[in-house]
Amino acid sequence: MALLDGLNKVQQEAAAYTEGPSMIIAGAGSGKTRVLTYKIAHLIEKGVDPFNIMSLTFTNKAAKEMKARIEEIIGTQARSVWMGTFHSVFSKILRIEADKIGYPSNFTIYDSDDSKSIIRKIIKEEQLDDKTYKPNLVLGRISSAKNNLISPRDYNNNASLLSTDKESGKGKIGDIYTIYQERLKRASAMDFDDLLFNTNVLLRDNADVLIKYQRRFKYFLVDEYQDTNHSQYLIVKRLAAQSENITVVGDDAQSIYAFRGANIQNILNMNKDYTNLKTFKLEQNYRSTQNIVNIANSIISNNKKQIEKTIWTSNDIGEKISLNSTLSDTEEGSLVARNIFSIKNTQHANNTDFAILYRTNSQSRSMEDALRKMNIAYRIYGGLSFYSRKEIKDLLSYYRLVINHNDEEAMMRVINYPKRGIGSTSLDKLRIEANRLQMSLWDLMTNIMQSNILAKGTANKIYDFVNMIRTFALDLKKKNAYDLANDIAKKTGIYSTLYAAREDQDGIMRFENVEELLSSIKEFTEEENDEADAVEMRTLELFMEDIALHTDADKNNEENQDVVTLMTIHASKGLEFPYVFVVGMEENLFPSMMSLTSRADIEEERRLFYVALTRGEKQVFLSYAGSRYKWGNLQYSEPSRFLSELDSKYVEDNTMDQLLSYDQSPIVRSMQATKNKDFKSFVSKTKPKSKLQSRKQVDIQTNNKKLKRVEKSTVRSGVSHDQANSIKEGMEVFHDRFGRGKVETIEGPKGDRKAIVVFANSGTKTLILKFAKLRILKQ
DNA sequence: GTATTATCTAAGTCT
DNA sequence: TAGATAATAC
Repeated sequence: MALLDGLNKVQQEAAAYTEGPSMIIAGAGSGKTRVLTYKIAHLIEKGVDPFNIMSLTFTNKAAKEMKARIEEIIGTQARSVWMGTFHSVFSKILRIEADKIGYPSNFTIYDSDDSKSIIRKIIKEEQLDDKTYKPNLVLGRISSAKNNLISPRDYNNNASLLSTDKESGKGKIGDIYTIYQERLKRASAMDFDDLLFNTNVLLRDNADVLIKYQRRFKYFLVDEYQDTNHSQYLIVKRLAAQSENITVVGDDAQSIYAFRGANIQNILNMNKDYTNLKTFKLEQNYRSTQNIVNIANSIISNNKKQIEKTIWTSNDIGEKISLNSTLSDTEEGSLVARNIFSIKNTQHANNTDFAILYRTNSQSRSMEDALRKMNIAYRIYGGLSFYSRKEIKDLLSYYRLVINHNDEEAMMRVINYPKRGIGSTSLDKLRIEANRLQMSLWDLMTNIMQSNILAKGTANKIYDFVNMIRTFALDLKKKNAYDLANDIAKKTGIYSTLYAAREDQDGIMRFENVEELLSSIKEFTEEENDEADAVEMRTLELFMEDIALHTDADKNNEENQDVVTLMTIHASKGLEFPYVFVVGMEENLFPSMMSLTSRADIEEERRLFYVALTRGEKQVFLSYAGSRYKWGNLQYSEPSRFLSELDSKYVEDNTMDQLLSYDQSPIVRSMQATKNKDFKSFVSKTKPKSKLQSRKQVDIQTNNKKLKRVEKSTVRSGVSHDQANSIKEGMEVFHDRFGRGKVETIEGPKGDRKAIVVFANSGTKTLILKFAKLRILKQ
């Protein structure tokens, strides 16, 4: 048992329980990865062949890290364990067994952009209104059908689905689904959901294949089980039916992927599926301070449905949760950056000790700007990823087309890029003909010279293109990934086109991106093969398989750079940081506007907030902004309802001081004077839980309301826009309270411009010009 | 068939 | 605001 010595009692029991089904309910920070790691190591030490173990994780990075840790414990045999995400592990199996489900093994994996583009085309072809049939919405319907293993035929036979669609005026979704699936098939492509759907089909319809993998895999471990969907659930259930050696690990409180079909019932129903299920609860949190654990508990207790458990910690009490407010998103950014800067100095912390977490990717912008101004290095995970840039997609599309000629999305992207004189008129003709003959564009094009759809000249150009792609394909098995990739970049003319277009900053960047892609392929080519892959040359096909399911979260911080982490809360799941900033704590943003209509959605948002809080080890900072830019428009916002759920015992509320520091107008000051009056009238309308809590809460809310009132009235009676707009950088100005100062910079759109003013005696202040009655002293 | 200009719409989270 | 698409001119 020496191996498991480093674990606490429950952890040990969970790790040592190897035979039969078990479920580990693991609270945030309770060491579940540790338990999983040691359980696998323990299995192998016990004599189980690593070849017989399948471990499914949420990200490929998690799998990689776990593998490395097991290797540290028991050596290189760990490499033979099959580890990865559902999507990556089963796409591997699908390639091996492709012929059983009527696919070629070189099928392409379509990402959501590809899927969306097909849906758009279908909507257009079917002459449906794209305002009624929004691609995202249609795709969401199709995706959830697939995750529940409903085929197009099932869909069109399902009265309840059809009537739901009809009632919402979208009766054609079933038809779109049918056509969509035909197009994917014709392109030899699968979308993300197909990888799971088709695995189910494979295992359901081919008893021999099912038995083969049941014999191969004797032990199954599934991490983040609360985030599996029905399709994933069934795959595991089928494969584990023979051995029943299945371990699932999860935390219902951290279920945040219902929107993509995750079904919390999977975890709640485990004991129905496996009557001899053994359940372990990891309740001790090793990650966070008492304050953080307590506040997280207080938040999650607002949710109705939960598995009973008590998360506790023996760590220090720690700092209180810091609650902050600013007038705008820009200022929120600089507040965060300033805080990071000062903690770095006072606590001798590194950049890597900090994470800034937000609800939506678009919020990264203001944080980025602020960090850059303060010269703090950062790295954004997610968002517009490298692989979704145009120039990268173009080149990758060539690779895709060379590997799978039927890949129509790739084909349409590159057939006339660089320009070959094959325009949209010809392509439309080809597409219509291909649809009529139910054949792929490629098949039609290979016969182009025999048909008379196109003029001779155009046909010739297409013939040349087809030949070029064929020539590249001859090298797929002969050349390594880099050599072929490089060949394609050069011979197609992409490389030279981008080289020639380095006129501006954007052009230079595009060229550099392509170079970066090529060098990453080079790196890939030189890496060692994973044990689970056959020992063979690192080909372009392997590279493309690798990146199809590779997400930003999988990217390692290879150079071990000292950077602040910026990511969505979703992406932060499973991670931890000493200092965590959760920004944009505003109604309609977090919780998201889309979630407000249903209780279940709000509860998911709340779990998301729980996840955010529990990422913190030492201290958590929450902030909200009174206004924020959305699509280039300024929008005003209210503090998030979640803030009113915080138990004030654990909160240090800075919002009052912060709001008052912006009092540039007499009206705000008069507001201060009448504070108590307003406060009382507000309190009488609320039924506080506890005095302390309500007090803080009321402060936040009344402040915000007053602020809005003030803004409205000042806009009307205060400085006119003309006058506010006449203030320019470099001017000397006078402020009633701050005195004399010089305008450093001016930013923001007309009507909402802000000035950073350096005052002689009051320091540097950011002022909203339409409120701040600045007098111009010197032009 | 291609270049230029006007107009639209998007960002909710992810494999 | 910015990128994508449609409309228009060449």
